[in-house]
Amino acid sequence: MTRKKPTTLTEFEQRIMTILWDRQEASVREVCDSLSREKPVAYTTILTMLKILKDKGFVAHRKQGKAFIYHPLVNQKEARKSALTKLINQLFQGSPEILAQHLIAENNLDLAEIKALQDSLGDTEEKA
Amino acid sequence: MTRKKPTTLTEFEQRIMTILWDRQEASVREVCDSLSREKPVAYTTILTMLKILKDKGFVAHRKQGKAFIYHPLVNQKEARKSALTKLINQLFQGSPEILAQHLIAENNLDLAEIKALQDSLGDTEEKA
DNA sequence: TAGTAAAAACTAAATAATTAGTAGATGATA
DNA sequence: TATCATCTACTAATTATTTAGTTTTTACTA
Repeated sequence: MTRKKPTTLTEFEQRIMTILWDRQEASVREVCDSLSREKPVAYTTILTMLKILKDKGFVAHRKQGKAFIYHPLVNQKEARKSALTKLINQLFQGSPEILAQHLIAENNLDLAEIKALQDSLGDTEEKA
Repeated sequence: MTRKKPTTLTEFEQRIMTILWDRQEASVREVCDSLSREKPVAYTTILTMLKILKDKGFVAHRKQGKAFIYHPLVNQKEARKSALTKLINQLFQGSPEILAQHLIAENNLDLAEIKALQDSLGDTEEKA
C-alpha cells in the first residue's frame, strides 16, 4: 500500500485551493492578484506554494503559452470533510453531534429548513 | 483599546486545553502523562507549552506543594466558536449553513432530534 | 539544616510553514 | 534574430510551532 498522502491543507494552502475551486482553474498571476486584494503577496510566493501543492498532489497544471494554468485534483468536498473531521476530533470530542449542537446554539440556524432544502434538492454535488 | 489576544489555539495547544477542560485543572505531570499515552512527550515540553498558554492568557495556575496546578481561563465554548468561525471562513464561504449541510450529508445527522434534545435540556452550559 | 527528589525557569534547537529574491528560460514582437 | 516582458526554477531566509536539555529553585525529610 502506498503511503496515504496528507489530506489536510495548511491555512495558506486552503486559501489558494479555494480560489482554484471557485474558478475551476487559474494561473499563478490570477491566484496572486486574487489573494493580493486582501494582503499583498509576492508572485514568487504563490509560485512556490503552487509547486508545493503540486508536489503534494493537490493540484496539477497544463501549459498555456509560457504560463502554467493550475487546476485542483482534490475536490472541495473532500477537503471540507477532512478539515471538519480534524476539528471535530480536536475540539468536539470526536462527535459531530456536539458540533451540530454548537452550530445550532451559536449560529441560530434553522436546521430543519436546511435539511428540507437539501432533501428537496437531492444530491446535486458530484460524488467524491 | 488593548490588543485583542489571539483566540485561536495551535493544534498542540488545543490538545492540552482539552485535557484542562475535561479535568477542570491539572498539573504539568498529569497533562504530560495523559498526552504520553498517545505519544510520548517530554515533561519539559509540556512545561514550556503551559508557560506559552499562560503568557497568551489561556490558562492560569496556582501553587500546590512545589508544583503548579493549571486551570483554563478561556472556556471550551469560546474556543470552539473561534475555531469554527475560522474554519467556516476558510473553507465554507463564511456560511454556517453550508457547514451544516455538509454535516448532515456526511454524518447522517438527525438534526431535528438534536435540536429537540437541546431544547428539552435548556441551556445547561454556563454562559460564556 | 543538609541532602535530595521533583518541580520550574531558562535556553536552545529541530521542524514546519510562509515569504520572496535571483537567475535563467520562454515566447511574443519589432 | 535581438529585445523585451513575463514566466518558471532554484535557493534562501524568516517566522511560527514544537520539542526538550541544562540549570536553578523549592519544599520535604532525615
